[in-house]
Order: sequence, then structure tokens, then C-alpha cells
Amino acid sequence: MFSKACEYGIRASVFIAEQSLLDRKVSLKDVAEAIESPAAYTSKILQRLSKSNIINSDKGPTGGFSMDKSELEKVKLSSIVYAIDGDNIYNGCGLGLKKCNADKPCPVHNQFKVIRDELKKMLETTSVKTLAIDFEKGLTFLRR
Amino acid sequence: MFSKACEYGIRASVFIAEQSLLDRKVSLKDVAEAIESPAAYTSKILQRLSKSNIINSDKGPTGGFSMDKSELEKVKLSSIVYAIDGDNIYNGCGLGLKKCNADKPCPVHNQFKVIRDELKKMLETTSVKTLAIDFEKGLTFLRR
DNA sequence: TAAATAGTGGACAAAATTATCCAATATAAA
DNA sequence: TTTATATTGGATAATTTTGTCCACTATTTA
Repeated sequence: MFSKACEYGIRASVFIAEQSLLDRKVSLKDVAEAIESPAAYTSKILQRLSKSNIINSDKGPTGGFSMDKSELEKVKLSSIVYAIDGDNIYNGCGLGLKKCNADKPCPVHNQFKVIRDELKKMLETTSVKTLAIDFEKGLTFLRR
Repeated sequence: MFSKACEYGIRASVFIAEQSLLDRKVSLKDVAEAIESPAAYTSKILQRLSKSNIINSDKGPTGGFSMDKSELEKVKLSSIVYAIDGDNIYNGCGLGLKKCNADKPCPVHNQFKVIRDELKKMLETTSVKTLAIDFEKGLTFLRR
């Protein structure tokens, strides 16, 4: 479905969001431990999220990663997925054809369109904030 | 969504099915040209489909790949996907957690479950035969 | 201003996926 | 039975994705 990088990206975002709700900045190490991911690789992913203005990163002592509490509910899963995996999930053909649309559809174009549209809607309506709140309550998990 | 191998596998199956409806066996070369895929790689994929009893393969002159017309509507997309990509699509966690279920769910477990179940249902109800018939009619395309 | 800390960016390495090549095998037809 | 044809299977290569390492920059604190 998503690349491993994107999976780490979503998990990291949920963790950073949750900690931000508690007014805590987190270090790369914190993130990697919380989501059980390779630290150096996670660093690259956080860089992308930072450049896409999804998370903040501050250097130096007392630095770390964070998200603005006030903007947290505006951040949807779709932004994270787009920042890391681009738009292949939405626009790419399910059978890998370069040109595939209603005019010249692949054999499963219509069947896939239904699924994709649902996936898209889900990603666009699910905010990181609600995921962070459930995680904070101990209802969901980011490792194992 | 699927691996490239799986995409080729589905496209190849639709082509082979369509040709089988016309009582024609097709060679590896035919398949590769019809679906615009690397022949040698496609060969490996057809081997898997053959071992999973989804397609027939006959060696020697007049040999080639084919599908039994009588069993064609029993072959669903789900069999092909399973033969090539396994069951990660259904059972794997959307965020890559090794253990993720209703008891210990990842943050997007429930949201993904809805999508997955729809995808699963779609794959399990879509037969290669109907896809082949639409392709035969010129309604759908396997290349470009 | 010096030292310690934390993220950045570039080069590099490992693993997985995708793709190629070719000798071997099976089979139909001459 | 020989020849031509078509798939098979194993080795190998290229590419992409995933993951690591390390010197550098920015920033806070003493």
C-alpha cells in the first residue's frame, strides 16, 4: 500500500503530535524508539516532513521535533502520504499502465476507482490529531 | 498497491484468458508484446501462475500459455494477487507493524480495515473472465 | 566565546525488487 | 529419430528502496 518510508512517516507524525499535545519536543532518538524504526533512516523521513512543513525541527540543545498544537487538526494523513510517496496512490494505474483513464481504461480501472476514492476520502478526512489523541489514551500502538 | 510482478501477472492473465476464449494458445512473446512487459521477467511470473494452476503452460511447438475456458469464471483476481504477492495486502498492517489487530491496533487499523475489506471483496468477486470479455470488446486496454 | 547538543546533508552500503541471459528440458512435427 | 520450437530454471545484473555513517551547521548554555 504505502512505502516503508511512508509507514514510518505516519507513525512518527502520530508520536510527535501526541507529544506536542503534551507540550513536549522529541529528539530523533525518542521518535525512533517510540515507533521502533532505524534512527538514521527515520531522520531522512523527518527531514522530508519538515521541508513539507508538516513538522517543525529545531537544532541545538533543547531542539527536537514538534508540531504546532493549533494546526494539528488541519494535518491530514493525505498530506503525509503525499509528502513521502507522492500521488501515485491516487493517480497511478492499478495495473501499472502509464496512461489509464476513463477514456482508455485498464481492465480494472472502474473497480479500482471505487477503492481509491474511498482510500482518498479516508486519508483526507483522518487528522493526525485524532490519531494522536487515541494513541495518548492507550487505545492504539506504534510498535510491535 | 501491488508489486510490478503482480501487475504484469494480472495483465497477462487477462490477455491469456481473452485469447483462450478464442481458443488460441499464446507464446511468451505474444504475452510480453500484448501487455508491453519485459519478456524474461514475464516468463518468471507466468511460471508462478502456472504452478498455482491459474494458467496452463505447454512446451514444444504448438505449445504456449492458455486457460481452461470452462474454469475461467472461477478464476478471481484474488487468486492471482495471492499467487504473486501473497496475503500481505489483506493481513499486513497498514503502518507496517508486525502485530496489529483489533486487540492491539495501530492508529489507523480501523480506518484501513474498511478499505481493505472492500478491496478484498472486489478482488474476490472480479473474475478474469469478465475482464477478458471487456478487453475482447475493445472496452479496456493492456498497454500504454 | 567555548563546549555541548541536536538536526542536516551527502556519500555509501545492504537488501529487495525488477530484469536479463542462457543452457537444459520437453514436445510436436517432419 | 532428428529437428525445430517453446517453456523451465538457475545464475547474474540493474535498479530501487531501505538503511548506515559521519562530518557539518545551527543553537543553547555556561
